[in-house]
This record gives sequence, structure tokens and C-alpha cells, in this order.
Amino acid sequence: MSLDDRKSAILRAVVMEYVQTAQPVGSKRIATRSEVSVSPATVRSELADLETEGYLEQPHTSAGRIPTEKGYRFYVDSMTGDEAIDTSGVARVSQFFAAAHGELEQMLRETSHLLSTITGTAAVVTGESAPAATVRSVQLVDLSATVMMVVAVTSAGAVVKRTFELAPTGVEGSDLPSAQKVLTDELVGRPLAEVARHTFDAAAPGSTLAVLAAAAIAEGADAEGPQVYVDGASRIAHAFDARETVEEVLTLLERQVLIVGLIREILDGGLTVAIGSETGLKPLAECSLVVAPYGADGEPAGAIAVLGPTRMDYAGTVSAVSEVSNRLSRLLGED
Amino acid sequence: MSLDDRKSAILRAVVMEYVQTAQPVGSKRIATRSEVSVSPATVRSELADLETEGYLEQPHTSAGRIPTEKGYRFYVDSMTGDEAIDTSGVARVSQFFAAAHGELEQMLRETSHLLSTITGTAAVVTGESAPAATVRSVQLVDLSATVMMVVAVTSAGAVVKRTFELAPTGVEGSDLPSAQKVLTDELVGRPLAEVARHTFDAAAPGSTLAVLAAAAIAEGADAEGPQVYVDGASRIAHAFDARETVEEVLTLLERQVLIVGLIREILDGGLTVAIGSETGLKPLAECSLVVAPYGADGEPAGAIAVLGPTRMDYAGTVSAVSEVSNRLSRLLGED
DNA sequence: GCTGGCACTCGCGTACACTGAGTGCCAGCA
DNA sequence: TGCTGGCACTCAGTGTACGCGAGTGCCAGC
Repeated sequence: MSLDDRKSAILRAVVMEYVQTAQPVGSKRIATRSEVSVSPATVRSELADLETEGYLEQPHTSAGRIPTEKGYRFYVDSMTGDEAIDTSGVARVSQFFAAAHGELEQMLRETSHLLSTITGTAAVVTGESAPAATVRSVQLVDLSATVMMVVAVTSAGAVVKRTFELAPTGVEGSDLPSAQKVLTDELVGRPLAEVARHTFDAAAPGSTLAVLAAAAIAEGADAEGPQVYVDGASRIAHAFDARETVEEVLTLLERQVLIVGLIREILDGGLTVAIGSETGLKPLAECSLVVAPYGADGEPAGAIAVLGPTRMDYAGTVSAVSEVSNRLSRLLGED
Repeated sequence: MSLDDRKSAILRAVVMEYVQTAQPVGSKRIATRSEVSVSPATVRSELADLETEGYLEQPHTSAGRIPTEKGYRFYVDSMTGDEAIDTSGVARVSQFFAAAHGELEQMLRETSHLLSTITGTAAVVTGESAPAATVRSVQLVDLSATVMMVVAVTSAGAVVKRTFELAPTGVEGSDLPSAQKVLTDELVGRPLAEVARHTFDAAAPGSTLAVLAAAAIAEGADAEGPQVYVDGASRIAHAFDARETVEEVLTLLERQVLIVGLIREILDGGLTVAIGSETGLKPLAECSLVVAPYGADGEPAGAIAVLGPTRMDYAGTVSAVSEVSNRLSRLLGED
């Protein structure tokens, strides 16, 4: 069911006005906007239609209209990309990525901060999942007589580390050099996910220590958990009146596994907007999520997301997320 | 200025009652508690005294009393350790540390979660500061033709990593083995803080690459930032009515550098309680902070802290923080 | 088909009285 | 001297009444 031009313009005007003022918007205010040049009475008639069609709702009889999820959805779907181009936001993104350097993790952390600052709400950046990468280097380090640490670097530049105890197993720490050689020879080049089930030649010197170390790497990779960088959670407190809502949303943001799953669920090839119940989570009934993947050369490496109230600046947020995702992908592609 | 027994008992009763109910407490309720067996009129007279002495205040004339910072301070100073022993909390701490194993970082993260769950408010765990440790191992890894990564492990088991580019410097990646040897020979055993100003023999093969790598390590150690694990920030939303306060406190919790500085500032050898303005930060005017150091064999390794409203369960929180700090220290001492 | 006009609805803010928890003070009692 | 019951007083919070005004739906007329 599509809307005629005037209805569409009015609906879009309602959304923009409501997003900006957080107040139910009435016919008079719409009529004075430039997009529609008709009288308030005409607008009222259109508003009534839009309400019966489910795009708008009235908090109470004598109030203006506010968009429903369906209304926001129409607005988002009808965005052309040229509304409210926040040049300062884009400029900040450019500036950030021009100056970006150094560690991937730190950069992702800063990216989430950037997104949060630009959009004025909470931002999440997801790092790549480790298991896909291959082992690039393995290093054994003895921390004490009985404790060893194994550090593996993956082709993606991620570091997996884990300490393990020698004492209960009776393995000699003096096997370190030979175990080091076994590990390097046998694991480098293999996918991280295969390390757990790799079998070593039991006859080779240092192989028992190598087995322990390999197991530790596998454990470390599992325990690592998802890489998630959340920033601007405090801004959620700004967005909602009900402290209960604030608490629920914040709690969700703390459950990183949930967030990662949610983003993965919503992600759909490109930039996606999930509005209210579309997120599939009860605590997010009043929230919207804008997600986009990033990665070099079409290989998805992770995702960036912005979480705000349904009443959010979709145009600005989408352009910010899109810009960050593009620049981030390009940067990764350079390496 | 010390208080006589009855005044002290009444003040303590007011604090306990207010912490529990969040309501200004009146003379009648105090009189019906078991600690004091006098009439409400007598209690009123004492309350009036306590108010003029600055331990209590009245929100308005016809309301009960609530403790001032001075009142809370007296209460905390007069705690003997045997009030409201939350056995279930201590049991959970025991259980947690009995099952604890594996990576230090992950354990600290889980520790902050534990503290937050037990105390019902926000918890912070600080990791050790890297610069103090010495270098235990250095590993060079080539990620691509032009990008290298250097990974250093410290004696404390911390990993410092950093990528750096070869391209602009014209350094050959083929020098890797010799640079690896130079780095290992010259850096292992030295404090991490000294790596930045170490000079290499320019004549040695691979020394230019080694210089780059050493600089990268130093950068990585700096960029690492403080290790901070915050959990239960969402519970702050529960503690305050004013969304403004919530936002300020949450923002503070996001500024990890601030938190670390704050904790270091407050920490004073042992378990310390900072009440309201004692924290020295405006946004925390209505908060209290319970901090305690941990570390093996008297060597401080970090700190744990609980951040809640001034109206918090001091007895329970102090016992939880104390228990966690002890168990954590003991666990670290075992290694 | 758009518009101005009109009657209607209803949330919100103000005013006001009432209630009740809690206080300070005082006279009397042990 | 110190505790207690009694009493007048204060004042936040609550409920009711009411006018205002923003906003609506409907309709006759251009």
C-alpha cells in the first residue's frame, strides 16, 4: 500500500518534526512547513487518513500525532540520502580516519566513540570473529617455574593468549625450545579453529608441552569472547524518561553476547535499520538500531551499529553509519 | 567530637533505616527499633541535637531526618564488621574464587561482574599498570609485505602488541630473523618503561627494524591505556531518580582514565570509603565509593571498587569488597 | 477538492482545602 | 536531672474543581 505524494510528504514532515521536538505534532505546524502548502484543515484530513492506515497515532484526543513504527518504517524506506546532510559529522569522520593509525582494537574502540559523539546516542562496534583467521605465529613464554604462557598471532592481526600450569602434568619447562619449534612448524598457516583438534607426533621432543600449549590456544580463542566496543551508553539516560526503560536498555548493552547476536541477526548484507519491535527484543521496544557491516574487499570483518530511541534522527544516523562503515572498510583494504 | 552511646546508636539506626527504606526516618520508627528503648519524644530531642551537630538534616520541617555526609562518615567509621554479615555474598565470593582459573584479564572482568551482582550496584576492577613490569619475550610477526606486528609479553603476563608499517621507512622485511634476535637479546629482562629510550647498535644487522619494533612496543604500552573493567553500570539507573544524575555518573564510568585516577587518589593503603564530596568529583556528590587494593605479597597489583549512591549498604559492600580483595590477592599469590 | 469556521475534547496548570506524618516545646513525673 | 505524654504547629502530598488552550472532526461554501 503506497501513499500519494501529499500524504507521503505530510508523514515525512510529522516524523521530522517529532524527531526534532519530541512533542506530538499538530496540523498547524505541518501546514506552516514549506513542503506542504495547504491549510491546516486539509492537513487534518490527511492526518486522520494516515492514522486509520496505521502510520500515526494520537496519545490522546486533543493532542497532535506521533509516528507509529509503521510510520518510521515508511520514513526510513523513503529516505533518499539527501535530507539533512550533516556535513560536520561527515567531516569529523573524514578527519578521524585521516588521522587513524596503529592498533586495530584501539581504533575500533575509538570508532565507537566517534560514532557515539556524532550521533549523540549509544554506538557499538563489533570486531572480527577470531576462528576464521589462520595462525601466523606461536610463541611460548615461561612466566615462572610452573606457569607458561602461549601467545598466538593470527593472520588478521589478532592476538590470542593463555596461561597454563605445568606443575600438575609433570611436563618439563626445559622442553620449551623444542616445543616452540614443534608448535611453529605444525600450527603456523592452519586456521585457528583447527588448533584444538590438531594431533602432534608424540615421539617428537617437546610434543607433550606442545599439546598443552595448543590446548591453551584453543581455550584462549574460545574464552576470548566476541570483541565488542560500546560507547555512549550514558546517552541512553538522556533519551528516555522512564528510568525502567533506561535500565533495561543499559543492561542489554552490558550483555555483549546478546548485542553481538542481535547485530548479526539484523545485519542483512548492507546497512540495515531495525525499528522498535523489529529488533526482536522486548527491552528495545522503544529503540531503533542502525547497523552496517565493514570489511576489506567484500570480506565482512565486523559491524558497526548505533542504538537510539525510535525517535532518532534517522537521516543523520544512517549517513554517519554509512560513512564510518565505508571509511573503515577502505582503511582495512589498504593493508 | 564524639557522641555518647545513645546518640551514636540513634544515628546508626537512622542510617540503617534510611539505607533500607530510602525514606526520611522519623522519631517513632527509631523508638520502635530494639537498639534504643526510649520514647519518641526523647528520640526527637536527640535527633534535634544530631541535626545541630551536622550529622542529620531535614528535607523539610514536617519530614523525618536523613543522614548528612558527616552522618554517613560517622556510621562507616563506627562499623565493627559484625553488622549484617551477608553470608550469601561471602559464599558466592568463595565459590567464585574456588572455580577461578585461566586468564587474568578474563578473571578480573568476571570479578567486576561478581562484585556488581553481590552489591547490586556498579563495580570497577583495575588491572595492574604495565610499565612497571619487565619484558619477558618479544616476537616479530609479518602480517603482510608492508605491515609487521610486534608482540611483547611482560613478566606480569601482560601482552603488549602493536602493528607498524614498513613501507614508508624502506626497511626490509627480510631482516626479520636478525631483528628478532637483536630485540630478544637486548630487551628481554628490561623494564617495559625503558624500551622507548633503549639504543641499539646501528651496525648490527636488523637493527633498523629492531628500532622500529621497539618504538612500536613503547607506543603500544602507552596506547594500551589503563586496564579497567566496569560492570553493573546499568544499576546506577536504579539508584537515582534524577536522570541528570544518572547520566553524569554513567558518563564518568565511561571515562576510564578518570575512574582509574579517582581510585588511585582515594586508595590509601587499605580498604577505603569515600562518601559524596570526599570523592572530589562533582558528579559523584550523591555517590559513595568503596575501594580496596589487591596484589600478591604486599605488591599492589590493582584495585577493586564499588560505586553506589551515598545511600548504600555500607556494611554489606565493605564486607564484599574486603572479601573479594583478600581472595583475589591470595589467588595471585599462589602463582 | 480545498478552506474557514465552529463546536467539542481533554491534557495541563493553578488554586485550594484536607490529611497526616512529623516536629518542637512544655509541664509533670520518677 | 532526665524522661515522657500531650499539644499546637508546619508543611509535603493528595484530591478536586476549574479555566485555558491546543488540537481535533465535521460541515457548509467557495
